[in-house]
Amino acid sequence: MYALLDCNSFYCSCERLFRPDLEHRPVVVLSNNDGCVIARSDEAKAAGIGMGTPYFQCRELVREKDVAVFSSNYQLYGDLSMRVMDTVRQLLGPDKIEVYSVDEAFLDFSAIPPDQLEAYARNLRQTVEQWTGIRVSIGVAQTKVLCKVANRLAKKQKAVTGCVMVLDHPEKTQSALEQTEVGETWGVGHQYAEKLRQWGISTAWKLSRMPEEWVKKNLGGVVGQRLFHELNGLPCIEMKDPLENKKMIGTSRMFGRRVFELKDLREAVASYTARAAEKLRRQSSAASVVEVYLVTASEEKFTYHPKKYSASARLSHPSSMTNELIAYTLPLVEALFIQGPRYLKAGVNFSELVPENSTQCNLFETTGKTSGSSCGRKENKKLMAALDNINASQQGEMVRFAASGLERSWKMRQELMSPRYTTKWNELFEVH
DNA sequence: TCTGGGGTCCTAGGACCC
DNA sequence: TCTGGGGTCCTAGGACCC
Repeated sequence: MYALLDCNSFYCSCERLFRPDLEHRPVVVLSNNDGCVIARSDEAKAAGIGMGTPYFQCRELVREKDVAVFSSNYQLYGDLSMRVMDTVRQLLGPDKIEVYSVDEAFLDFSAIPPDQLEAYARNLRQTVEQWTGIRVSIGVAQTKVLCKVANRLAKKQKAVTGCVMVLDHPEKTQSALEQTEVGETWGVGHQYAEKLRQWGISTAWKLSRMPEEWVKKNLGGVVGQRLFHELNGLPCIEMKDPLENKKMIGTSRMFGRRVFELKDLREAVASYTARAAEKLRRQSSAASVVEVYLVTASEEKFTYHPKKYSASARLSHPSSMTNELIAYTLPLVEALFIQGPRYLKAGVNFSELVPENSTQCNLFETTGKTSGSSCGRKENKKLMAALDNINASQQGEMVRFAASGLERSWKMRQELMSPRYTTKWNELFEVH
């Protein structure tokens, strides 16, 4: 058996943790640039604020219902997420947890006796709340997809379930699937949901009763087939190895104001390159290919039709050094840039990642941009390590490349940010 | 005026090979 | 009129997730 542990309205719960006065007030958290609503407390949902609604569209409602609004504070959420995951690790064992996202983890419950599943899950839920202050819901079932179903209902019917649902009998599973709209099923997005509804398949239960071949043919081949088996209690999606590295690493941002100039784009791309390179080094990878893309606003008025332009380059040897990577990404921005359109966003992607220590130097290349022996890269590596160290301990871009600019007026807006209570000395929670 | 960021996996189709 | 069969590799793009 598996379990899915999911924090309730995670970002809102984090904001409330240090603001008990918000306990019964509606709370929402906005995306970067204070663009859309990406997290809502139950009260905010009840007030009619939809997921993903642009902030400017619900300002009225926010005022009317006295909603507390926050910019996203990822340092705070990241730190509290770690506390939750560590708690679970401590109770269940380090190899029994797969952290799936900042607020979710799949748990391996195979060692727990069938008659104790429910009690175990309830105890776990209770302990996490007690130790971290974060409320979680737990769904237990034979497969990951069924855990998702269980978890969703556990949360939706809090009063009845106490945030825990165990699907350990076929009748329970059937009933849960019947209560799950097909579009709410994990793995069924907008497109498939629409298609399925046209066929009269309205619930997860109906989908699970279709012929396997039909599902395979109409729901993306093997992906659909897997979903079908999972719905029928046959596990196809295993626990993932936590040590697995990412295959692609990127950084992108919408701009905080109107951008037309090459100078701003260069600075932004240099910044994103630096940020993505940091992520590369954190998992000890080096990139073989870099891609830069720019997104422009469309010419058509009143509609939102962004257009993406991208260009890529292969490195002479895989690298994770910020200065080397910037030397590839900046020429790409320059090649892509055209005078005229307004730019909304830029991004950098690194792919074909290889382990950092296995990278080969290019035999025909001179010793590189910095002085020194053996590819001239040892010093460079030390420099990057020092840079990462300083920036990690200071929680920000304390030291950065000049190419990323000084003024940086294109940076995103975050006007409603709460203090980083748990990770910054000068923003600690104070008791008077 | 104002719409996020970071990923994964899979398929189709073209180019190329013998 | 009639034009093979089997395979690999790569890329672009679709669909999904939180």
